Amino acid sequence: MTNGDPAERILDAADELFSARGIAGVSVRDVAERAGVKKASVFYHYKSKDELFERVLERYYTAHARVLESVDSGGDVSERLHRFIDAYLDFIEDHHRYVRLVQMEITSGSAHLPQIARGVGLLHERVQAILSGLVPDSGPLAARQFFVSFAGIVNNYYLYAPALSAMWGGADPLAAGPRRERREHVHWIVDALLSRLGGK
Amino acid sequence: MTNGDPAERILDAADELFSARGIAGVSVRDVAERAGVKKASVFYHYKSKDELFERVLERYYTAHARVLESVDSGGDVSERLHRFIDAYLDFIEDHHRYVRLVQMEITSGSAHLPQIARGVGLLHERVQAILSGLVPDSGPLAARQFFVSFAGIVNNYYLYAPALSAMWGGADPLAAGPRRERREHVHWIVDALLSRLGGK
DNA sequence: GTCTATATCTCGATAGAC
DNA sequence: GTCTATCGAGATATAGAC
Repeated sequence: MTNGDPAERILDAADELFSARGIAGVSVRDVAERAGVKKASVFYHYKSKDELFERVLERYYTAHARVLESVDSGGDVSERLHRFIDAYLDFIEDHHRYVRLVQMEITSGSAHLPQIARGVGLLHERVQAILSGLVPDSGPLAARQFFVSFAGIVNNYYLYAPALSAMWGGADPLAAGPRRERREHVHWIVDALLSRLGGK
Repeated sequence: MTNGDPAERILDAADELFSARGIAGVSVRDVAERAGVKKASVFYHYKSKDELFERVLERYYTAHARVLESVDSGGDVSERLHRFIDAYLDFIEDHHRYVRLVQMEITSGSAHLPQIARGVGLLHERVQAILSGLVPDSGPLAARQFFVSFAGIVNNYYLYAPALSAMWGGADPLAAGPRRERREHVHWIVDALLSRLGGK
């Protein structure tokens, strides 16, 4: 971690550490060490630990929004939903740490919750738009219920990975093979749900 | 928080604070204040912050195991699965904080992961036992995949609650009405999956 | 068992030399 | 822009009176 623009290196280091141990579990000194600079340099580039964290979040938010925009929105409900979920899976496979970061901040009652809720809200709107013709506006089959379920099914695999690895005899759930298997499982579930909803 | 055995009060205070802000986000002073004792008394009853946390986890683990044992295991796959999920939902409605605590520690790469994996393992074994006759031993439809999915569907609602509240116009997702609705949704999904698996 | 007082450390953040 | 040095606050943990 000694190549490239120092400000960028610090951001990368903060990203890795925050998403591994949470904001409260990481000191600015830790970040500096990993970035290969001294602590005071971190404060030169980012005026506080808090701002540093916000910049980490912001970078993810931008990447996330860009991916969502690029998803083709043609076809029937099933095609759109599968494509949307594939795009999201692609995104988190490229950005493992994003899911952990967001989950950790939501779970720990972060002060940055409004900023985080923007990202969650983007996904929710998409799911709502895709399912709008197929499900009621309220009640147990409303789009928002399915949104939470899809998010749980997809995210939980990545969040539980450290615990699953121990349970599955040490195999890495994040290796290419298991990840592909998980993706198939998710699509199978989506088909099962759409089928019962009468969408296809 | 000034009634009962002091050691118990300290444990309760630690439970509430750790599960709300994470272990690193809480100081022993915070715990002492909430328990209505002085900081040194916390160290008298528990020799370190770390031991205090382990005792909090242990108490949940015991309660969790007791609930799992009490679930009736008769009937067909569908009955058993619905009953199992209801029992788990009952448990986390009574122990909201447990889910947050476990998730936070898994996500943040806790040093206590082995202890936590025990609780996850208990659930996994149950799901595996219930589904064993209905799904293959490996691949995208293996029981372990469904275990992760069920866990995600159920847990995620409680974990995302703070962010959902903001998105749903301020309504509390943990109030009795929304919780009942969520439970219906979960059972609907279980039926959809069993139906496609050919279980009923 | 609970307290006050304190030792020791590490934190976030700043000052100022280079 | 990056460093050394340091500040003041707050952290974990302990000593010892009561």
